[in-house]
Amino acid sequence: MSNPRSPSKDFIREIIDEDLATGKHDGTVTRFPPEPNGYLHIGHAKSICLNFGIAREYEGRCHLRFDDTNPAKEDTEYVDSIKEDIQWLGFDWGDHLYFASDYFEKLFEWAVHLIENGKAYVDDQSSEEMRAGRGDLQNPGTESPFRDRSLQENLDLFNRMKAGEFKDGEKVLRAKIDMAHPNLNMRDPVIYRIVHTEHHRTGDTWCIYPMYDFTHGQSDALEYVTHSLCTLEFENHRPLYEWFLDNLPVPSRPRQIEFSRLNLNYTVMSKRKLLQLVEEKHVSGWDDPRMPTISGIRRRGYPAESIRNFCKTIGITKFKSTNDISLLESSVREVLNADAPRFMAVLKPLKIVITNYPEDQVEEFDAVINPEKPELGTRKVPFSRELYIEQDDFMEDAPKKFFRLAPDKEVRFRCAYFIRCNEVIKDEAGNITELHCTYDPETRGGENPPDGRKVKATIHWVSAAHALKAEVRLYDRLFNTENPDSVEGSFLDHMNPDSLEILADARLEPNLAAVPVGETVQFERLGYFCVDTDSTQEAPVFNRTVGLRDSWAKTQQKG
RNA sequence: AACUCCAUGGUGUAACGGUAGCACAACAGAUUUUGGUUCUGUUUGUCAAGGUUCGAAUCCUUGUGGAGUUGCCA
Repeated sequence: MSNPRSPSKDFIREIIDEDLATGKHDGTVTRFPPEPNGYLHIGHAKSICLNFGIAREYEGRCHLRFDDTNPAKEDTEYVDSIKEDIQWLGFDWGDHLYFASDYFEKLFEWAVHLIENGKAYVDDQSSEEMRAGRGDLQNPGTESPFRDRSLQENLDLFNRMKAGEFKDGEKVLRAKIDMAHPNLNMRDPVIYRIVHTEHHRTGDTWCIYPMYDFTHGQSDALEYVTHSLCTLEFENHRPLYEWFLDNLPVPSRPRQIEFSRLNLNYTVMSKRKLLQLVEEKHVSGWDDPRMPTISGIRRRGYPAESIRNFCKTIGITKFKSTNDISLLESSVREVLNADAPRFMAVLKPLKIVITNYPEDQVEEFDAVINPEKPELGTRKVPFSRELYIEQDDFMEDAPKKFFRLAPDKEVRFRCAYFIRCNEVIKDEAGNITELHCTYDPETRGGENPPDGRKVKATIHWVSAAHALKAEVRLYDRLFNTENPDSVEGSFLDHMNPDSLEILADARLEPNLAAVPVGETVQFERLGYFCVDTDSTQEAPVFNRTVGLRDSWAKTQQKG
């Protein structure tokens, strides 16, 4: 019972629906075409979710094709990381792994085809001369003095280019289109250049390499891609994409459709800037948990599902928008709230002594693993005379709205007892060193006492003797300006100096020892945290994935 | 003042000539053994001006604003 026009399909899916309805295509083939010259970031995730998502929905297929036409920049290291990232996101190209370099032979033939049809020529001009001859946005270009070489001479020269007789930059092959075309891409674009550099797959077989424009559409056609989805900046290339399909004996007719790339506030997304952050050591690497790379996001503890949901939420349009990072974080919290097991952890410990609790006694309390999933049951948490609580959960001079522990005030220790603070112990300098408290045995398990007494807060705690010591890394946005891309001066001047805070003395509930690397859990009342790759059994390291929504912090800020 | 594209609350995104809806954010309240979650409510919008039409966010015209493009990068 499918609605002929189910609500809120994006414009690309509407085009596909129509192509299927009119019989233009009887199946749908998309492709994700990264250049293996860097790590994937969340912007790529949008494209991956679109292309692989469409293939899944339409029961078609999505090819993974590496656009490896520039040997100077590319490396197999990146091929591997890109594959890993796509799989982590939950997508699969099946048998359809391709490389543009697989088509070098065919593309060469097609270049010869153009020459033979008088539609391409070898140009001896330098790149400076070519630039001068191209004209500009207001003025038409001028034709190259080599534009009207004979067919034979062009063929001969092109073959000698291939044979390695010329140095880099000495000659190029150009399509012969129109030097006065209003679209600069159509002013006799270069389609082959000489590059004497080893290619990561073809080695030194070639010393001439096709340009992106001469590769992409033809590769799509060779793979019978029906819809070639790319970002807006290729809009001006579409006429050229189509010109090659029109002028070459290609086996199919793909259609290029452009959509808007993903932008997030408070972050940079360009490969160049990301690379700079890594190379100048502003971050620890491509997988630094503050990076918008897929590997960074993964290490940070964002679930793949939340990235997929986020991409669904932001939609596909041609409007150049900037999304709120809070929307991403909300997707992350939504998934984690449902899935993450709860534990207690104290980030900044303050010692508590329960003076009326027997010295050697230890009790184990049952604590719910996840209130969203009661079927998961409970875990045991040890309680004893000496405990740690969060420094932020105690105030000596508490304002009225502060519900947590304060002198002569009572709170619930989660799943344990009502605890009253009786005495604040300080050192000579006046710093609070510990709190002396008493517990109410009638509130075992955290139950309300028979006298009907209520408390306004429940706080988390960890038994001092049983606690695991750990390092916890708190992350914040890398930039403190909304749009670090369009800022006067360098984007680096707007980095957030507090984007990483390391807490070396956190104390964890002992159950946390069993959490494997990469898994994200909730530290109750604090946020979601995952075990970092740096973590060892002896020295656990947790990353804060994202904090919980904190309405107390807001109240505090308002004063 | 070239060519191409874009314009809906604070941020995104729907509405395909017929009630401007949803999410995030913000604010208020209820629930709560997480100041979490959940629930309820509130605030805020069709870039402008004309035209077509019974009726326009939607179609037409003009204007305004923004983006991309002058690589032998992709």
